[in-house]
Amino acid sequence: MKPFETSLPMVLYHTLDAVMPPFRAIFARFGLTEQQWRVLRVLWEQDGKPLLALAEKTLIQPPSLVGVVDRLQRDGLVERRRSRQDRRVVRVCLTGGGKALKGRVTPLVDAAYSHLESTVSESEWSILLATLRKVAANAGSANGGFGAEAGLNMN
Amino acid sequence: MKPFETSLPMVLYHTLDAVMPPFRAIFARFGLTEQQWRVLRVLWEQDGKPLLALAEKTLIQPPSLVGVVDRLQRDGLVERRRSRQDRRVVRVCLTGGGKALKGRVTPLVDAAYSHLESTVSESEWSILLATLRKVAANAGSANGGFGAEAGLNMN
DNA sequence: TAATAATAATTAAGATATTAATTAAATTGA
DNA sequence: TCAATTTAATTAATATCTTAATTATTATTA
Repeated sequence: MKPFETSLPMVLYHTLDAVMPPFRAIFARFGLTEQQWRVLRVLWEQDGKPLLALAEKTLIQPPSLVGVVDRLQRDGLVERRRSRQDRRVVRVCLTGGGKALKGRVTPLVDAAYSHLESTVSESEWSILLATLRKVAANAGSANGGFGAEAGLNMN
Repeated sequence: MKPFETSLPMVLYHTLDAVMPPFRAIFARFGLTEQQWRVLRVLWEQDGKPLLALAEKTLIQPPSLVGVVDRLQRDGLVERRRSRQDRRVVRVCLTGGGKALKGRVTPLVDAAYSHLESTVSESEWSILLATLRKVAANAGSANGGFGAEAGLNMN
């Protein structure tokens, strides 16, 4: 039985638990959840994204994203628009209110992020991100042969 | 507006999304969720832990842990025992069935973890874990001054 | 000792995660 | 053309997360 608290998944969870609360406190000031902010954050860069594309960018799975968009719509920050080229596609578009939040939230989030970056040196930071991406890439592609063994679909 | 997909939180989420599915596939073979496994994993090392201590070790907040333990109890894998020294304390204890799972689940999880470790070199791996802990420690203690500003309780 | 404060566990309420199934629209191929 | 396959979005069911409030017990202190 391998170590537990020092395992990569637990350390990743622990890091997120330490890192996210300040950001969530900012989001909460504007009545936003973390996931709602992620959606807005992506739409502020490219408005009108199809829901599936939004799911990829935000790392929120489509079934969850449906609810997140529902509540953003309920709060008047986005609206759904059916694509006319492909009527299966729903594009998520910012409202005026949704656009207006950008300028108020972004400075606070950027400041919090700058502080987060300052927790380690620049080189440690860039190596950290690079190594994480390497782990994700190698774990995702191969899956250790456990994917097929466990009946995962890899189409 | 700082980069988004390459931000540390998003990279952490992305890494977990890439890393966890093979493990969850193993847990699912035994009718376990990831959180249920975490609880068992801790109890296999030290049985009868108080709920709060269990919450710390598993990184599952107490309100969530109550439900996780409820379902483990429903499935006959653990039971609750009130401490007699301090009747506020509930100790979570493995049943025979809960103990029996250890030998069947652990080898599969250890094998999957070994593969995960193989995604990067040993030195990259240890630097990765050390840097993550450093980020968590520094972000957790200072909170960038955003804690107080945002009304977080730091008692 | 009685009132107060602190602690462990739980409940409450809303939001999100996870996996499988479903619906509607578009695409493909015989 | 039309049945069979894909694809985008959604629904369904269960589990978990997040924050705040409650309950039951202990510990403190005036």
